[in-house]
Amino acid sequence: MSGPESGPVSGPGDVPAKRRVPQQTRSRGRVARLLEVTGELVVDGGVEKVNTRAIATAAGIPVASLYQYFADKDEILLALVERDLAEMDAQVAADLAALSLLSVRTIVETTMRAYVKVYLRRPAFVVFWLRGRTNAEFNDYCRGHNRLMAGQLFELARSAGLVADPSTTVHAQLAVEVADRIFQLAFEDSLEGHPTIIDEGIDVVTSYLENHATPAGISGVARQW
Amino acid sequence: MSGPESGPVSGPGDVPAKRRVPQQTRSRGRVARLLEVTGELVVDGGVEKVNTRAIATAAGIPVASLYQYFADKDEILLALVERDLAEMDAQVAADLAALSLLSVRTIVETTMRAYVKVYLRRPAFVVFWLRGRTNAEFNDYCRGHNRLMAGQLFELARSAGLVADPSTTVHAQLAVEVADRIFQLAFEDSLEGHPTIIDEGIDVVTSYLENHATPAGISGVARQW
Amino acid sequence: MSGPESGPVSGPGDVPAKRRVPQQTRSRGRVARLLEVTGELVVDGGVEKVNTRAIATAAGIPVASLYQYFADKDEILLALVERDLAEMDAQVAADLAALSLLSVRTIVETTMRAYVKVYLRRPAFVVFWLRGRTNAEFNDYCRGHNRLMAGQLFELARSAGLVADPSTTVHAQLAVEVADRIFQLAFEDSLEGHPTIIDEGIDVVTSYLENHATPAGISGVARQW
Amino acid sequence: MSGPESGPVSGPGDVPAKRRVPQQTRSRGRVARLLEVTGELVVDGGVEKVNTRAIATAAGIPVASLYQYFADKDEILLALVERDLAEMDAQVAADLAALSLLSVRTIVETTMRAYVKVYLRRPAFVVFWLRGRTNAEFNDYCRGHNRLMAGQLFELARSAGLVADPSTTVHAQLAVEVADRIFQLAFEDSLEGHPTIIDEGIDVVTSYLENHATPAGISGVARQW
DNA sequence: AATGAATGAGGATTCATTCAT
DNA sequence: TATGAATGAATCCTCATTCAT
Repeated sequence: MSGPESGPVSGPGDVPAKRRVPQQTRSRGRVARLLEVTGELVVDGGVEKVNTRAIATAAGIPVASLYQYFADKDEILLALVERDLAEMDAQVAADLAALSLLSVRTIVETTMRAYVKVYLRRPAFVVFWLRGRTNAEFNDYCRGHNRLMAGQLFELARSAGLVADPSTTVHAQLAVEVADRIFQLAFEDSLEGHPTIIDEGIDVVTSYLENHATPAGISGVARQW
Repeated sequence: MSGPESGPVSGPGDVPAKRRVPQQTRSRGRVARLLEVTGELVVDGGVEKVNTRAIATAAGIPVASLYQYFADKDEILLALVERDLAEMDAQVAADLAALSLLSVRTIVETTMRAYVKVYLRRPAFVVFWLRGRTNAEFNDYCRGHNRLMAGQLFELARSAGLVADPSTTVHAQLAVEVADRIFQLAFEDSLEGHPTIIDEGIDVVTSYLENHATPAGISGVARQW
Repeated sequence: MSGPESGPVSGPGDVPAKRRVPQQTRSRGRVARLLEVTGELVVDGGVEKVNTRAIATAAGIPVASLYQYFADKDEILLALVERDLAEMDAQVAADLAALSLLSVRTIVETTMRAYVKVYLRRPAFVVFWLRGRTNAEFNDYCRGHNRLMAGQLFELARSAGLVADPSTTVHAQLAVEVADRIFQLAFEDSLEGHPTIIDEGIDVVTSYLENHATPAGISGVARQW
Repeated sequence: MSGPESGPVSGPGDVPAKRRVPQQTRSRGRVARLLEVTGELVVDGGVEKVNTRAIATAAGIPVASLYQYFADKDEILLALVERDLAEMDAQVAADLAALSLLSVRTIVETTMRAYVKVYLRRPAFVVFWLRGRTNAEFNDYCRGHNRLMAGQLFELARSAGLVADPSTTVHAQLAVEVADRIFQLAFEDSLEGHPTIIDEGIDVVTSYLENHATPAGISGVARQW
């Protein structure tokens, strides 16, 4: 262990720093395929069922080759979520951009329905995002994204004059988290989402946020293009 | 097989039902200690860190001895939750019983503050209940309890004349789940709970439920003793 | 380990001599019941399923109490076999005693049919004796009994003048073992025994032994009472 | 899930079929060595003594590496038996092929002596095949092979005109099982086989089968090449 | 004599990751 | 770049037996 032959062995007690795989190195096709099959595995058996062998087998590549594209297993799952979150963001942005009347209700409803669209399109995301938040690191990542989304929506509403004065992003964040939870509830039994719960959920969030809205926030203002 | 003395021998070849460990057999002290250390492990490293060796080591007993008291690992975790849930139920019941003015707001606030009390007293429960719902079976158990609680609260409110006519337990269930989620949010960073989030959460739930309340539900009625 | 407090600890490396439980000490009722339920377990799940917990549970007594009556698990199984073997011996003796015409064929057939009677009466014995000869010690015990039986039958035939001169007990032993195997075959699928195989088996054994018989052994001699 | 590239991914959630280890993947040397040491363990301590740790230790590899080559423990034992059974079949086929005079006796004797050759060459097979048929699945496998062998031998004899008319494979099967049992007897004490018992055994089987033979079956017919 | 409680010693299997090629 | 092979470290659980009472 301490002889001259021990070479560049990292000393014991080191923090096992994650070996980074350079992003541009990744063969895009294989990475996409890996995310695809990982998503299927998640849908079929829950996050717990996902293991390296299952992924590799389903993708038709050797297990060892996973490590060409990802530093470790967690990174695969993370990449999957990142992919779907990006799609989510795009959907929300697009739907909000198409909105002509801005109000608390329209923003809430449009955003939540955009989420539902993506949930329906990406069942793996439902399982992963709504049901399987087991990993602490991953949970943090999700929360961080929620916070970001809350900030953006708050800014949109504020700049449109919908937000009553003493309100802060805290209210927005709370609203986002509540919405998140409602989705968990609506999708926990089936991957198709329980429409009633979603409708009620929109009500819950809206009625809460309207407590902190200006009159314009309730009646709405025409979008400035 | 051939005599009357063969009695109620459960037939072998049955479905491999969980071997039951008789409750009265359990040495109370050790079981309590096991739940205690399991709780600490959960607090320290999340539900995933809990394994039989860790529990046994922390409790200072051999792994094999765990199986004196519990049929398997899951049963340990379940017992821990059951213990804390019972405490939770008791707290809620006691605090509601002490309520002289029944209204949507007082019921919501009293219940949610009762929850907070127990969360503060039982940090493992926070981690387990609010963060670590990874196991499907366990998740179901939690949901079932939420449903029960929703039903009881709804019945309390309904019999006091607080609930507007077309309302159903669905609204109550939604409210409970939203409250649950708000607690997740309030406790995700620290085990002491973020007071602002809790206060806001009470508002969220109350303002939602008041949409479905009678005038008496809003103004309140004196408790009938 | 080596201090004065180590007391009469048996030194390491000792052969673990079996602690003997005095025979007359055994409470007959409980022992009988234990053998009964052990037999049932064997029938239901094969020899491999039999373990101390299963036996104790089925008998409705604590596991530790088994050791009041038996030195160890093997002794229980052995006692079960001893019980059934005794019954077997009695049946064979009785049926042979009732035989008026002694010949190779009548002796073989009578004996084998006596075995079949007991196999049908004692399904546990079938499972244990014919199927589950896994334990070496137990296997030896069985072989020993077969040898004994062979010797007795040979003596019966010899003293009746049925046996040609150079024949020895070796032929008898071989015959017994072949018969034993035929029973294994006949009972391997069902506990009721395949009649055709049994009939054929009697033929196999008879035709073999008649090769070593006197003319009287083939035609038969009247029994001397 | 949604693209044509998802291919023949075996659906998760299936019956937990045995994970198959690809045959061509196996490093021949190590697999052979594993079977070798497993054989030695079987000879030394019986089938029951064989466990994964013992095998791995004896082979000088980690226990986990066993699972590179075999799906589970049973597969190791099965592979061992398959190897030896193949050798057995080859020996029987070769010796029968060299036979110029076909008769009940020559076929029986040639076959049984071929078995003896392999038993002497493969002591583990003796222990496993003749003594340790404890596992039900494995027992079935052995019986299946016996049945096959019986069928082949019967067909050989029938096509050579040795078999009297109403005879069926049942007689052949019985003969094979009896022979099997005689080998158990002959090898139970030593791994070298008791010659007298083997000789007698050939007599037993032959004399039984000659009861069902044509005259040609007894006198023999020249082999048609 | 009886037994509740305790446990040492195993037992099979899984899995993420590494590494030589 | 790609990967077949290898494995250390875990994981949950079972069971015969002992022993203090």
